[in-house]
Amino acid sequence: MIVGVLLPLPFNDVFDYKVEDDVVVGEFVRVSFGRETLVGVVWKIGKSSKIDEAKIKPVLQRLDFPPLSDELMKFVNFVARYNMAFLGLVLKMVLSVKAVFDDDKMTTLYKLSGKTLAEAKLKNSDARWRVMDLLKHYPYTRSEIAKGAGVGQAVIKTMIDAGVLESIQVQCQKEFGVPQGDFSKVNLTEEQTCAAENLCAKVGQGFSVTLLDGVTGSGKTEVYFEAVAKALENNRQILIMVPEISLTTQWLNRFEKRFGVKPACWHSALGTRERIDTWKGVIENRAKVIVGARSALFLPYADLGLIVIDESHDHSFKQEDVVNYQGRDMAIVRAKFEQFPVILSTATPDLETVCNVESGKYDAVYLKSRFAAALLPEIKIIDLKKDKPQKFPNEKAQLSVGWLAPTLVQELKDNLEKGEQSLLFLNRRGYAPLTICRDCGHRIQCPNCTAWLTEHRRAKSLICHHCGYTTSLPSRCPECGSEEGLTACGPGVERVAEEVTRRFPMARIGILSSDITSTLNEVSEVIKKMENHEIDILIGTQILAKGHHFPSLTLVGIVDADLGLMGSDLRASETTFQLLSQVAGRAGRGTKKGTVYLQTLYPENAVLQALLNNDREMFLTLEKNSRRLLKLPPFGKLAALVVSGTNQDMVEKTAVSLGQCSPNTDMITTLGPAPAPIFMLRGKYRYRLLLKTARALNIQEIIRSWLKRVSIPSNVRVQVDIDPYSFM
DNA sequence: AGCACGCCGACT
DNA sequence: GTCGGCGTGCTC
Repeated sequence: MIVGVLLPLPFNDVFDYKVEDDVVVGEFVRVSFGRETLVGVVWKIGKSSKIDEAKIKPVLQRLDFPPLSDELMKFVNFVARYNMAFLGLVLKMVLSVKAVFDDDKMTTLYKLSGKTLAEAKLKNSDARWRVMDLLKHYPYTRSEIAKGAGVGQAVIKTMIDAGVLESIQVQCQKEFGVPQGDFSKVNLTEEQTCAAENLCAKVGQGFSVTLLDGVTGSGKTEVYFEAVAKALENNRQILIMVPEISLTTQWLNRFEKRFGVKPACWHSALGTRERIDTWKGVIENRAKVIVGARSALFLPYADLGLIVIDESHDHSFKQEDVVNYQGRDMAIVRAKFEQFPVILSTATPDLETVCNVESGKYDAVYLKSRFAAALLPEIKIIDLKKDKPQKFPNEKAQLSVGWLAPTLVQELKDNLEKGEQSLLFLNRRGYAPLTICRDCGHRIQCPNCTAWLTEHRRAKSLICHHCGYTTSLPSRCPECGSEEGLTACGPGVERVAEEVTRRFPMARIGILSSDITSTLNEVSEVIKKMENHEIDILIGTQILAKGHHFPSLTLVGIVDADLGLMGSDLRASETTFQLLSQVAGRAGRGTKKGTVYLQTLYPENAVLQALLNNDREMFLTLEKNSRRLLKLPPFGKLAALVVSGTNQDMVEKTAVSLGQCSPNTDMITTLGPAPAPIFMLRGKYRYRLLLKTARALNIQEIIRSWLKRVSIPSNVRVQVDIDPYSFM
């Protein structure tokens, strides 16, 4: 018979293949396509195209995995249609790691061959001895040896090549520890118990969405862990979705303490081996709890029974590249298809979620008090126009600039003397966001993007934060050759750290930034130091807004509270409010009260006023009113079209003709085309159009018919972003 | 997405 | 005379 196979490629249609009669929809098959072989999924039975039957190739192999469920296939279809992405590319997210299908389930382990180092004509070294010692009783894989003996791959390779180690092939399948719901009972407060019972009541009762809304430090994690325990009791799989950067060791330790074992993890930094193991564990129902970034949503769970979305307001759940989707929303869709509950956990819910609670679509449980004796921090505003940062006297002009107001400097000093920890927050990586030549006015720009290069002084380089372009810091101006002129403009975390060092030479200082220059290990190293109170003042970017618990942190200074408010982004105020309240929530989580200082040039700003008064409701009301007025989400629908390509002329012409035949009625408004805020990105010119419709309309259908009216040249790409978050 | 085919400019 | 740029078209 003939079946339609969906391949993990940018197509919306299946390709026909011949196969024996007993094949079922959802089965994984290997087929040849062009000159390569690929793994796809049988999507429909019967012939789908009108091509000559003689041209139809046979299925090469049927793979021995449980077929995709009907619900998951429906979900894939939905995600593609809703986000206007290629069906095949959504499937690709499910298949996720090609190597799974080539994996022969055999693993190479190494053991001692009996040959000594001397016999192999290798010198003795500590590293080699540690390897020998490790392998004395039991064989391990290469990476286990590297980790266990603390040596590099090179050491192991030398020993293998010299014949000191020999390989053995073993059949191997990763064992996933089974988390125990009753491993350790934590003592919950009355409020927490009540919330936990509420959540547990949803588990196993079909589809529902519940907001777990609790202030920072109220113990939301412990509460949703109870729902996880309940789902484990029912022997279902559980997905805990977290923003990429908050998958911390701290979180994992808490999980392990509660459930006895580590959960399976899924994130971008995973290696191929780990991906293969986890993917198989998920589809074969051996991995019970998966904690992962948004991409974990597309794994082929055998029996998913609960999704928890931690920090559900976080914008990193919105993916913006090949397939654009809002992970939080798609998680809810998946739960609906598969009939299980979703828990949204956050201290600062986004407006969409709040409105869904108000309309009764979602349920909500609240945690109003902080854990134990912890008090909410006191928030104070520093008006930078009145309380100006002081310059350092007798220094080179460039070095003399300061970024911290005298009040904040004094508070830091006092806090330091009290022996308590402080945190300075600035959401800007590197040393300075712009380098300008004071002699000729030249600004150093990225060759691929319409953006300035950021100086990273520690890495001695200039880096583009949009495309990653890196170049060494020039000693003289590339334009006029001046040796003195180049000046760093504006602060980044490195520069604030420099100022702190100069003001408090005795203080122990740490920098934390989600940088290309710092590895995951370095980050957890700094966090550990902070926890152990080996750091007095920690300076960092938004990486430290989430999930960390520093008991003796009592002072938080937000260096530039205005930074996030400047963007043209419709969610700018919401993001800023969330970010700043998260950071503020780091203060005073122990027994001592915390204080938060916001440095701003606009102390009257409504967002900052709401923060100052600890008044989330006030902020939400303001935000709701302004969005309702402008008919923005959730009161209307929004979609962005990004027209891009290397040929500026063609891109512009396409954008203009899209603008000319754009739909416009009383229910539909289109804006643009306008050059994107970053006009050139990664060497491509970009124009944007924005489409705003009434809530009741099907925005996807409107776009589909719009795009049909315009012919798009092949070297120009039109990308659709439903409900865009970023306006760059 | 990949990959080949094919048609024009700059080199040993 | 060839190497290689990327525009176009195809993959069951």
